Amino acid sequence: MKTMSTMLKANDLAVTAQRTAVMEFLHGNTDHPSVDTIYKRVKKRFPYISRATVYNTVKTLTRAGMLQEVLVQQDKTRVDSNVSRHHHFKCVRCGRIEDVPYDILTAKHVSEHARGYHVEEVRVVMEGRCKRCR
Amino acid sequence: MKTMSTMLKANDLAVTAQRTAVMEFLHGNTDHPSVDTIYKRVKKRFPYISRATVYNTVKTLTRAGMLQEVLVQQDKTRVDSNVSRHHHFKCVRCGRIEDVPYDILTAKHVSEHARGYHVEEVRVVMEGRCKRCR
DNA sequence: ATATGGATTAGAATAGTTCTAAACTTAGAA
DNA sequence: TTCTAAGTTTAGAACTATTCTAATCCATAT
Ligand SMILES: [Mn+2]
Ligand SMILES: [Mn+2]
Ligand SMILES: [Zn+2]
Ligand SMILES: [Zn+2]
Repeated sequence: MKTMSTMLKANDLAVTAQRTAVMEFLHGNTDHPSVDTIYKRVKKRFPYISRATVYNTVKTLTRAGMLQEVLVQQDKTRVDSNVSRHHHFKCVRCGRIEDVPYDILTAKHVSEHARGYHVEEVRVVMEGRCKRCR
Repeated sequence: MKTMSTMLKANDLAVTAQRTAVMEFLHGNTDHPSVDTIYKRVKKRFPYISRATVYNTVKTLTRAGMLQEVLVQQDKTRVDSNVSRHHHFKCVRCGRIEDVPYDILTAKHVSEHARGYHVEEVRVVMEGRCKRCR
């Protein structure tokens, strides 16, 4: 298992306390938190961190392939530490966003059914009630 | 074929010059224009219209089922005069948004492949190059 | 014609995000 | 070790999309 600093170095990125703190908060987090949520949580342990740093860090780590940004209907950007290809389920009641396996709708399925389009990416957002909200 | 004023009246909405102008611009338009695009275009013929009116009109007509609002990754709200169920294709080059038939991914398909989720809505955005951009 | 409730308007306010430029690390060279 | 240069952080300003406000206007019913 790679450490935070190993991953940063592999991408020619300086290892800073702020980046490490953001990554540690995100590590294993499946909640798809917003930038503001990350900012507030990291600020507890790191009171002088700036919101701009969280935005910068998310952008930098996304470009490096260490994070993903997820956007769903009428919501702010959510940060996803799961960088594998997958879709999302949004609970219409509590707003929770969950991962859904990619093979529910693959590019292959689309190619078979959508002749005429040259599809490079497919993004699916499903909506309904999550387990907790039913 | 219903006229603009017939549709407005059927929803207990006053027939105003602004609403008529917005609807006429949107009628048959398959471009998914933004509110600002609608505003600028309608303003040419109706110089005193306010941006707030376009926002109000879009919201009102959406609630009445006469329009749909579409949001795709990192983009502003687009207005869709096609209120049938369908998905979207976004050209990564020119930004153009096209309609894609709903049956590429129906709720049925999802239900079969996504056991455990109670899906009420499915939204698919595909990305690639449109005909013009290839 | 008149009244009244809804519609329109300009601009202020808000939310999310990006930009700016000065101050401060980090990492590598000397 | 120092030193340096490039990259990073920071607070706040700026920006963009959208909603709110409250005064004015006007569409419709009487
Ligand atoms: Mn995810
Ligand atoms: Mn459409
Ligand atoms: Zn829920
Ligand atoms: Zn195109």
